[in-house]
Amino acid sequence: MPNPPITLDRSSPIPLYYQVAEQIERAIVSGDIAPGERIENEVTMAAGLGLSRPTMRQAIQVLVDKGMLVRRRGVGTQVVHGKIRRSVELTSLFDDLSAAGQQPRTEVLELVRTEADDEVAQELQVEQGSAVWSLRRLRLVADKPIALMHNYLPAETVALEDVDLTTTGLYAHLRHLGIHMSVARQRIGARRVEAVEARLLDEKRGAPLLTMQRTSYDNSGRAVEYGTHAYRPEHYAFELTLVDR
Amino acid sequence: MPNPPITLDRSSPIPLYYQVAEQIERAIVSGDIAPGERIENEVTMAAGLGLSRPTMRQAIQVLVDKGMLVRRRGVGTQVVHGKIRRSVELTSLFDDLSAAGQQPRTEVLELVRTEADDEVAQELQVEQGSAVWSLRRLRLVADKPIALMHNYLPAETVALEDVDLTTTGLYAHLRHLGIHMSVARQRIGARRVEAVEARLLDEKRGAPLLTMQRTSYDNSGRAVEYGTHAYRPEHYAFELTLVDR
DNA sequence: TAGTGGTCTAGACCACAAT
DNA sequence: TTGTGGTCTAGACCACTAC
Repeated sequence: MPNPPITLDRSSPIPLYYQVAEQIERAIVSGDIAPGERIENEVTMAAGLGLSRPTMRQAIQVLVDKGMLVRRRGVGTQVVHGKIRRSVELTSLFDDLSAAGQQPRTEVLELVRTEADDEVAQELQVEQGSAVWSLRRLRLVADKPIALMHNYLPAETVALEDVDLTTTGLYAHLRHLGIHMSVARQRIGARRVEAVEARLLDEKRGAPLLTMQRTSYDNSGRAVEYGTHAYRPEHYAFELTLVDR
Repeated sequence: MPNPPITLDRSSPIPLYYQVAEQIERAIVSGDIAPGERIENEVTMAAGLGLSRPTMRQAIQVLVDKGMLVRRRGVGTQVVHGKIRRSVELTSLFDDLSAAGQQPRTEVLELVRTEADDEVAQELQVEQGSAVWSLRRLRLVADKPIALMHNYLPAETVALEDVDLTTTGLYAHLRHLGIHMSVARQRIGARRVEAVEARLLDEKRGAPLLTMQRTSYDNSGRAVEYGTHAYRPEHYAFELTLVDR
């Protein structure tokens, strides 16, 4: 019955359940709790920490949602085997790479105000022909191109005039504008590279590309970004964790 | 303040929060609650249904996790815009396609007991050289091949001798054996088709393929399946919904 | 039978947004 | 100031698993 020493700071603005979840996660990642091992039961842990059981459950739920713990009624809560991989999250590629310790570089190929065509209007839930930004960027890591990104944003909602998008990620800029992304719907596929892309991405004719289309919604449910992106599969893949609900 | 009529059956074994979530979801999908519209606040809804607030919150949380609702403190809970797509879930391709109304067909190309090599042993957390099933299948829809699937399963844990995998999905069989999948970790990429694959999948030389590697874990945290799959991108793509946590 | 997680109640106080 | 969701308490009863 392993029980990592957990400390609580009740004066902190960080929720108690989150403090607990973080410390259990650290114990799992560091190996203090081995894969397959059972952790203490909810009631005992709650009592030991001076927490109510619902709060303790909420802490554990965080890690269940991350795919690190599994619960079985009548049995207990165990650590899932296998290495924990960083999963796809609601961030931009720039943030993704930065977090992975890489140093991404960005070339802005195009940034223009244009009119929404049928597809874009549909995805962004705006009138066809209304003003949208069209943003094309090339993402490089260690001077190797890895992705070609094309984003559309409603010009009404988002100001992109005075931003240096070579140093700032798009999502970081949106956060700066007070726009908080809550939901994204993605479609991941593959296709052959086109001639123009091949030149930009330093790929050969007919090479396979990994593609991703995404529409993102802010915390009021409005669509704020639609993008179609292409990745070099030798240099990028999507990792995800699915959890049974 | 739209409020779909919700009925509760307290004698049902289905949890109350789930009954509520289902009925709100139906109201959203059917359009009774429009995208962007706010639903009633938690406290009022709970009172109206004779539920406690935590139970009402749990119901709403289900739909937030599905990316259908967004909550904002001080504001309320709103319906997310855009069409709701069926997302990648913890099921097999067979189940996926069946649910989508298709009628998948399966050809078993190979089913043999063999020894785990380095990679497979690593993924399944078994000793190198221990007995594993190697299962190769071709999935077809409307007589068109759409995916080539190669799975490995620990022979100790899983009985595959007397199954007709042409009519039963792998995951369906595992459920039948009392194995409940809880977590899966996936990696999605792309590459060129190989010669043998091209013949089986009816693709041209050098065509792009969408690839997926997956390790699945049951509710005790053990790895029970490792698979490397290849999909024809013209006929299949992965859809997913991400939610900010 | 004992121990575990799953569900549910009936409140409380707080932080944040809109007015 | 008012209304909203976010967090937290201190219990209760039940369903399932393992022994």
